[in-house]
Amino acid sequence: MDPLDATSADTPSAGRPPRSRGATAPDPGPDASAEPLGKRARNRQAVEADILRVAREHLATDGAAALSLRAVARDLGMVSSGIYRYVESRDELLTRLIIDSYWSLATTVRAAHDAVAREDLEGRWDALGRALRSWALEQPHDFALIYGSPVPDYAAPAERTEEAGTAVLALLVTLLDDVRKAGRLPPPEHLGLVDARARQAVGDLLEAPMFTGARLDATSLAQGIAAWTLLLGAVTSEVFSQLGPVPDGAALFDCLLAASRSCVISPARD
Amino acid sequence: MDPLDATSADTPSAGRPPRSRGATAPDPGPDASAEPLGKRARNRQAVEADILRVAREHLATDGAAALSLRAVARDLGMVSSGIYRYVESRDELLTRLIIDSYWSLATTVRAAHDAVAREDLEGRWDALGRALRSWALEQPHDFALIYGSPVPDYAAPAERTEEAGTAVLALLVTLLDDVRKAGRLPPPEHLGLVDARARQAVGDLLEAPMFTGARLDATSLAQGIAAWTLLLGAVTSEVFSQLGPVPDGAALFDCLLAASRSCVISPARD
DNA sequence: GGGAAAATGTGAGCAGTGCTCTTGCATGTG
DNA sequence: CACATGCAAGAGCACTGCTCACATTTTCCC
Repeated sequence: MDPLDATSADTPSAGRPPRSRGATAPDPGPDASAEPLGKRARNRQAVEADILRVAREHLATDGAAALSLRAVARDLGMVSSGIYRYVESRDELLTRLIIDSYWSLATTVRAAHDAVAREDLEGRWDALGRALRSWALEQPHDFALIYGSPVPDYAAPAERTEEAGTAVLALLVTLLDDVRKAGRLPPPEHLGLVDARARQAVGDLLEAPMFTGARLDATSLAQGIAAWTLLLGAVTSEVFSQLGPVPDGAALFDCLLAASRSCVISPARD
Repeated sequence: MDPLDATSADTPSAGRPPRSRGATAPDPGPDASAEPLGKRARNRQAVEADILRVAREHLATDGAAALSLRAVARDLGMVSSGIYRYVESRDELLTRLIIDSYWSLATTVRAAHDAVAREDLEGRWDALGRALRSWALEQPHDFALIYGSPVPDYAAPAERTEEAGTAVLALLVTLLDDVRKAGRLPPPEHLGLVDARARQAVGDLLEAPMFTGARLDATSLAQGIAAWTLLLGAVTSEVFSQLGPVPDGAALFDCLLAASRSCVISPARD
């Protein structure tokens, strides 16, 4: 902070994680760098993977806020301070877990979506929604991590989470565009949308790289956002049990899934 | 733990909050007990109110997870252990804050709703939605407290939060019933709902006390839940900025509000 | 009024947390 | 082989929730 602070001159970052070249690849498989990286780098990678693994276990059992670096270190048989050689801070660990969760969700949803025939628009939407729900119910803490209230005093660095976070939205956009191609987008009146207001809402969001290739107009996007919001709201409400005790969660989700579907796909004519 | 431990024999619960008769009235005004309660009770009420006030301030600035009993005590000029005379635990304080927030939301929304003419169904829905949104945006931490991810290792005692938590839902039910009376509930096909599935989803939820007086069927209730889920999802997504940077949040909310409205109110015929 | 009982204030203390820093050892690399 | 580097270890700081023993005050009842 103080530019005249002399004490920090010779210790730029005393003993902080050196971020060696054995970098933490985001997720999509180990990077095929055939570089025979030495024992040291190899060990570092292994330890970092272990930390992430144990942290995920703790996350699954105790939740995000109860995540303790000391506990992770203990489980790994290292001294509490030792873990700071590998993880800069608790927030850093959280960030990595968040990115991990985003990827996990995106790949799960994508797999379910891609298993459906391309022409079956409703089927694709339902697969997407159901995959989202079951993923969230299976690992509620991961879901809470990315779609729950943000951890206080911690803001996920957007530049690191953005790619993973928009992956599932990108999938949604392609589906939406296919619906448009099939001429089955519901008329704006269906949701009572006003075109001018929709244009104002999304602004030049349509210029985002996610939409290159898609020819959606503002109203269609607004419909898509409504459908997604309803879907996510349904899952959120079930995972966090915001509605109190519900007789049959699966059936209720079916209803909400149908409702969200009707926001973006109008019934086939035949 | 040790049943033979003699030291704990004479101190069953040494110095725990005695929950004296100067009880913590939920919210709706101070109970008009003209009892001239002595200095002690008066002081206790004042201190409890102070604690809640300061806790709300901390909540607003630092969030729920950062809420610290010690810090609250410090701000009140009392010794850290002293606060346990008034609050049983951190969880207890959280519970009180949650109930408080529920009531705050419910009264705010109700006021906005009641300011609209009874026949103006769309206006009532919009007022309800807009009040929810502005309340949430003004006090995001309170919103997160009740509609965000649950605080870990803490489960709100349902029997204490239920009344406050369902207050706004009850308001929604009365509106829904008025829509039914006006014959303006959208047909189930509008949302692609299947009646049998809806009945399965809500089960005998319609027997709940909330619905006494209302003559809603399962499908209508499912429509209402869809609308509410969309509305809550819209607010959640904006407060937690789940969609990334949005050009015009208010306009987008307008669109989603319209969409949710179309789930429960079909356009007037005239 | 006086004394017992209940309610309250005080400070020490325990176990846990995130995080920093210094020290010394082992190891990989030039 | 020698040196610089990575790493483990442990002490330490400031903070947390919470408990307990003890002193003080207020209230209630006889």
